[in-house]
This record gives sequence, structure tokens and C-alpha cells, in this order.
Amino acid sequence: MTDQSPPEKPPGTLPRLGEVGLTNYAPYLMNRIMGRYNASLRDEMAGLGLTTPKMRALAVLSVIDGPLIRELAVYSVVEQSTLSRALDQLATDGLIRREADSSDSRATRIFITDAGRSTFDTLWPRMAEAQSRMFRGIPDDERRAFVGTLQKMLTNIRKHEI
Amino acid sequence: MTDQSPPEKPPGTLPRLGEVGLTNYAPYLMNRIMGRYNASLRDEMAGLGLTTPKMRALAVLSVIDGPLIRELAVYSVVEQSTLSRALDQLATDGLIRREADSSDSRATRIFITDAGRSTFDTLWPRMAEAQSRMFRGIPDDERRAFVGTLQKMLTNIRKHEI
DNA sequence: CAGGGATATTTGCAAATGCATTTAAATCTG
DNA sequence: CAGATTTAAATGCATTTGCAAATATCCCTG
Repeated sequence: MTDQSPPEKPPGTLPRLGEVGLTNYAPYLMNRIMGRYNASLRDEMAGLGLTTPKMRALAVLSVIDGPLIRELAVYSVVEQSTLSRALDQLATDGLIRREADSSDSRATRIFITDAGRSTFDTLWPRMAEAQSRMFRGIPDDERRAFVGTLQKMLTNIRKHEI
Repeated sequence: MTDQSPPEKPPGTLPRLGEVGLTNYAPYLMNRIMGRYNASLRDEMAGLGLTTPKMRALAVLSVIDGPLIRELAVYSVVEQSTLSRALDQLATDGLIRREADSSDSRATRIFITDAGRSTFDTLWPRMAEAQSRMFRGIPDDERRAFVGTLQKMLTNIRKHEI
């Protein structure tokens, strides 16, 4: 892939992907990087009996206590129906606990168990490693600016979300 | 989610995800943003008879001409077996063409057809829109710096890739 | 407060996915 | 150069996925 020229701007015309260049189109880069990140964790997860949805749910639950399932679905970026089944498995394995919401009997709140926390603690160092591999050679202030931009982007896409 | 303090650094201890905060952990933010981006394109893709793997393959093929299937798999971030089947469908629909490599008869090179290019051209404005939604309110120089960091990250993860 | 939406979650089902294997061809090695 | 090894792509198969529908409950409106 050889494309580093800045995007031209012929007024009124949308530049094509070929003109922008794959590697100047942010979503492409992000998908590619995240594909690699997710792949790099798959083996470790498999060893712990986790899939990506199960791992994501545990990760969120290690931070957010007792969310509703639909909230957990948004935070963990997993389809609700997929999450529902992932939670079945996590509950069977004793890593989470479903608890009926006190004020709304349709709703279920999810809590991570000690076993779940300890499973996630086993995985977390690999996740931290994977992150620092991604940022290898990138100075701290650049990394901070990058994360700051990501946070703005999350706010943008969140407009019609939680 | 309320966490904006910078990561502390107790020497020798890895801070937990709960301490870092979900929204300071870059891979989480990126997965969340890309989840939304991909979802935002799903309807448009469905209307064109495309799935994510098919769309990604077309996108890459609109830029890179005649890659091997395994190369296309890397560029489009799709499992080789998944891609193989996606290509079956794209070929059936006349959007791509398989062509035996001239010097290696195991290998197949993939070419986008005019119909494929025109299908992708229908989709591309939505992809561009989705991108600009992501970057709404983010100044140009910040966006450029962000993409620059992404490119460095891609180089990092690429070490053992194409 | 009855009836008609909304909302939370689960489930049926067809399609998509990914691992492992197969097939075929190229390359290496003694 | 024969046999073993690696590589490219396709395929068998069990699992996972996600859409749509079902179920259960809640909330709003007249």
C-alpha cells in the first residue's frame, strides 16, 4: 500500500476511497488495528473458556456494577441476543450472577462474582500488554491526545445511544 | 461512566481496568466506536446484498488491484475461510472475478468488476458520512494527528503481518 | 383503571463464522 | 530428483451470530 498524499479537495466532489487511500481512512485503520488486537487475545481467552462477547461483558462488569442487560450490551458492544446467551454461559460457569431488578420486574441486573473477577484478572495483563504493543514507540503526550480524540468520537456516536 | 483522571503509576503494579477507567483504555474506545460505525453501515449494506466481509473485500479491491486471496484477507481483516465464501458470493453476483495467478497455480488473484466498483460507489458516500459523523466537531489538525497515530499503530501491529 | 403501546429479556431459526482438515501445488533438503 | 515440508485456497462441521418474534411487564392516555 503506497498512499501518503493528503486528500485533495475538488470542490463539490467526494474523493474516492482510492484517492483518499486506505491508510488515510480512519475507520479502515481502526478496524484493522482492532482486528489484530482482538485476534491477539483470542488464544488467551480460549484458554480461559471465554469468547469475545464473554470477555467484553466481564471487562465492563469489572468496572460497572450491576448494569441492566441492555446497558451492558451497549457498553460491551455486543448484540443483546448474543449477550443474553453469553450471560447464560458465564452464569453456568459461576462468573456472573443475574439478579432481578428491585423496581422493574422485567429487568435483570448483572453482577460479576469473585470467580469472574479473578478470571478477568488473569486476562487483564494480556490486554494491557496488547495495548502497550499497539502504542509501542508512541510518546506519552501523543497517546494522551489520541485517547482524547477517541473520547470525543465516542461522545459523537453516543448522541443517540446511552 | 465517570472516569477522566489520568492513569496513576504505583511502581511495579499494573493498574486495573477499573482504575484506568473503561474510557481511558484505548482498545475499548476503539471497539465501541467501530461497533457503532459498522452497525451504521449494516442497513445500507443489507440493501445492496452485502455483508461486512463482502463490503470490506470490495473496499480493499477498489484500491488494490488483483491481490492474492490471503493478502486480501489481511487487508480486509476477514478470516481466510470466511473470505473464500464471501468471494464465492461476490463472484456469483458478478462483483469480482477470480483469476489464476500466472506464476503460481495454487494462487488466485481477485479483481473487482465494473459492477463491483459501481456497487461500492453506491456505498462509499455512506462510509464517508459515517466517518465525518465520527469526527464531527474535531478540528482538522487534531484529525490529522489522530490518523497519524493510527498509522504508527498499524505499523506496530504489522510487524509480523504483511 | 382498561387497553394500547413501549420496554426488557429470551428464544427460534436460518445464516454466517472460524477452526481444522483437505486438496493441490510449490519449495526445500539431503 | 524423491520425499518431506510449506503454502494457497476451499471445504466439512460444529458453534456462534443476529434478526425477528415471543413473552412478560411496565407505563401512558383517555
